[in-house]
Amino acid sequence: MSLRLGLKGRSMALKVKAASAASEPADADRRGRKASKETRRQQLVEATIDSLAKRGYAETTLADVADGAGLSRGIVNFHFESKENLLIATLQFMADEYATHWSAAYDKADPAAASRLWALVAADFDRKICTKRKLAAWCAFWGEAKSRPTYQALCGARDVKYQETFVSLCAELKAEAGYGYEPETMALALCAMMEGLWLRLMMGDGLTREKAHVAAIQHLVSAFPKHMTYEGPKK
Amino acid sequence: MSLRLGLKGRSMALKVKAASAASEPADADRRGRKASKETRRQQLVEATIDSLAKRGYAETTLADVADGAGLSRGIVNFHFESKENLLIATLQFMADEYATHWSAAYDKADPAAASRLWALVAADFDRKICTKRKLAAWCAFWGEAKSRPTYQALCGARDVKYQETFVSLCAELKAEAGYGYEPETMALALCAMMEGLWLRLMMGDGLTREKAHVAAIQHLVSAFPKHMTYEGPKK
DNA sequence: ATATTTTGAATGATCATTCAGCAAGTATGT
DNA sequence: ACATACTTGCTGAATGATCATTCAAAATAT
Repeated sequence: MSLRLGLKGRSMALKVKAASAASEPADADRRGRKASKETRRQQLVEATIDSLAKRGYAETTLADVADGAGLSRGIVNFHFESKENLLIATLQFMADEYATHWSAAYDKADPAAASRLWALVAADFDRKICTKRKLAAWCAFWGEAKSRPTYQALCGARDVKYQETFVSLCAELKAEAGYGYEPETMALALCAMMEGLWLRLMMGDGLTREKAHVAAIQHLVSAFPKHMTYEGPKK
Repeated sequence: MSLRLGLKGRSMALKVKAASAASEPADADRRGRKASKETRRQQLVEATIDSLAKRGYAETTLADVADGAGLSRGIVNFHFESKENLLIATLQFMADEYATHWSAAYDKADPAAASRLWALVAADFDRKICTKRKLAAWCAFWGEAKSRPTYQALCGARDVKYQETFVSLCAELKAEAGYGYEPETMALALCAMMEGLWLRLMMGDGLTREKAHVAAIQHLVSAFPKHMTYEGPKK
């Protein structure tokens, strides 16, 4: 089976490298033959996000990811066992990054509920998170999530804690000022609006991060008039 | 070229038919050999929506669509030239259906701006439009839209008129009652929220159409307190 | 020397597309 | 009526392209 004598493999070791990788001149390793397993995995995950953003989920191939990372064809199956694993690791990475980001914003904010709510909304439109590149990648996963329990679980896990936090904050504000809504409903509307704004940001049009953020703020102001102004939380 | 003399084709005309088609005893045509071209195209579009909903964009194959329609493998390329065309026709169909639906709701509503706005929001959560099946299909296209100008154009065309309508209505309400927002921003927030609610409906969880609709209504009430109540538009 | 990482050609699976032929319908002639 | 040719919708096996995956050999590190 599959007689396969070298005799050929020889030849071209031309190292036409230099190809793409229009980024990182490296932190330390990156380029060299050795690069800690974790570093290489991270590099491949980043290339995957690029590919998802540029070509979409359906058109993302391992060859494209490998090229994007400036590495060879077999590399993904060496570091991640399969394409599926690579995609899961990519989604996992984005979910972790997102969770870390909003938690930090929450912790750093003034502990008043109004301030925290304001901070969470601002975090969603932060340049670190809210990049066309990353929004496109999120959207690619959303598109497949319905038919893939694994994706759904990862996207869902992101939401559960996040939305619970919103519900608590809305409940606090309601207790403070006696607004006439259900906290769950209000939190749902808020979170849904931010996701919808992300979707539209991704779609292109003329929408900018700033305009989207203003729309979200306007919602805060109209929903919590006793706590919010266009310039920030009251008090 | 392709020298290709019969000599072989002969043989097996066994007609193992009877296979699938576990459905429609037919309205009139459907099953029979004849069925107006338009009917058959429609049937294939429906099967495509099913497949998108069940297996996602990336896993939707022509074989799956053909099986779903209870027809043979080559059928799609006969009626639509290519897979791409089938998908475009499917998106086109959904976009048309959506536009027709909300326009009708708009026209039928009481001409007061508040009533029309209420009607448009209600239309988005109507059982005719807001099905898990269709939401999943929309979402599948959204996921690919960033990298496909054609899809983007079709999704975008849907939005332009729709959002302009919202802007006008918001402007009217502002003129009537002197709310302190920009109509464009408010319309954006509203439309984005409804899309976000669709996204979440599709994702499953415990969210129901009714709960989503209530969340949207709550937004209307808090944004237009002088015009809206939880039960409907005032006046 | 041994172990680890990387390469890239070969393999095999999946799938869109093609197309020769079949069958149902229609038109025309007798 | 029946036979004939012609049109059109449909079928399903064959074709070829794309791509994930494998793995022997090569490069590099320890």
